[in-house]
Amino acid sequence: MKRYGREEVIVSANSRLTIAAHALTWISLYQRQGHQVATSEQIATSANTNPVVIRRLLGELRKAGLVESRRGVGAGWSLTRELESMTLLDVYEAVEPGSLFAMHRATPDQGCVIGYGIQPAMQRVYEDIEETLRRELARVTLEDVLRDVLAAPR
Amino acid sequence: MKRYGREEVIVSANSRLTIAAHALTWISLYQRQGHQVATSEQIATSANTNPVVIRRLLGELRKAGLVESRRGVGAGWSLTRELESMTLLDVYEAVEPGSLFAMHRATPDQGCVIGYGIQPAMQRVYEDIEETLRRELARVTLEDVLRDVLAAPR
DNA sequence: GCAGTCGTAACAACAAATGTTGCGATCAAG
DNA sequence: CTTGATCGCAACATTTGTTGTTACGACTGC
Repeated sequence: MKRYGREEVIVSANSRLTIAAHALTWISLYQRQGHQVATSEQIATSANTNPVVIRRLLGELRKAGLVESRRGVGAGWSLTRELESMTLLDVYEAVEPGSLFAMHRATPDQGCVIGYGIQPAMQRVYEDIEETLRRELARVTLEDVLRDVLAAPR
Repeated sequence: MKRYGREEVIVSANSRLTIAAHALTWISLYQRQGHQVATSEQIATSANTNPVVIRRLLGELRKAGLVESRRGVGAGWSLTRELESMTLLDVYEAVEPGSLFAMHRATPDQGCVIGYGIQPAMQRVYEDIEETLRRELARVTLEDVLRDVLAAPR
């Protein structure tokens, strides 16, 4: 008799896009309440993570021109433009480095018909899919996200 | 003066879908050449990986009903149906466990408006995107992939 | 100067994907 | 009914990426 089973719970995948959207909407809401800048400390408390994680992410968003930071006393982060003009695609491209799918780790056998042709074939499929993904992400603005967040039932 | 830089090359993302497509097209081509079954050893050689990796993947495809295996001498793998009737979505669902994006690792501050509403808001966005991804994957059959593979210029 | 906050390096903790070894189970062939 | 080929699967190693944490210098308003 064999003994299998072994339930597994998946916990991975990355939450960068989620956390980045969290940070941006948080900053925006805070600014709408009359504040100038938000600190990584405050955002980290809301997102239940470490301030350095937030600074790292916001640093990438700054490279993409979505936020800016001030240093010194009264330092912190602010948006460079309205949430309406930021899409999830902007955020995604700022914080997600690679592509969704990968090719073989080691080059497949180039002497084999399949090994030779599989990568270009899959590459084309993957490019199409990522293009579609980008189009979908571009359809959602951060303002949409904030509206949705505020609409959550209490 | 600060010293930064630190180029990084991304090498991750998973290749399961790629390897699974490789295996399926390989088996099909081999069967079209008159063979009954393909061994994990042969497929692993073509994909330049370890036979156990192939057996693991094919095991998941078998659960999904796409392939079957025989044991004993003259054992190996064969397709249960034509490549035309298998889509990349079938393969994707068989070998990719989780979802594309993740929520926060730790529950965000439920006392904060953003912390409270962000997860349902993002959840909805992510579900839409994955639905679109599935639609795209469903449009490509393994027969399409094989045709593309064979069309690669030598 | 001082205090508060960013910028960034360095490292620890954790998890997932992949690779590898080992061995029992299975079964066709002889 | 033994033999050899191959799968099934557990166990563990390796590599890589993500997230969390500590530390400390840089910056700047007061």
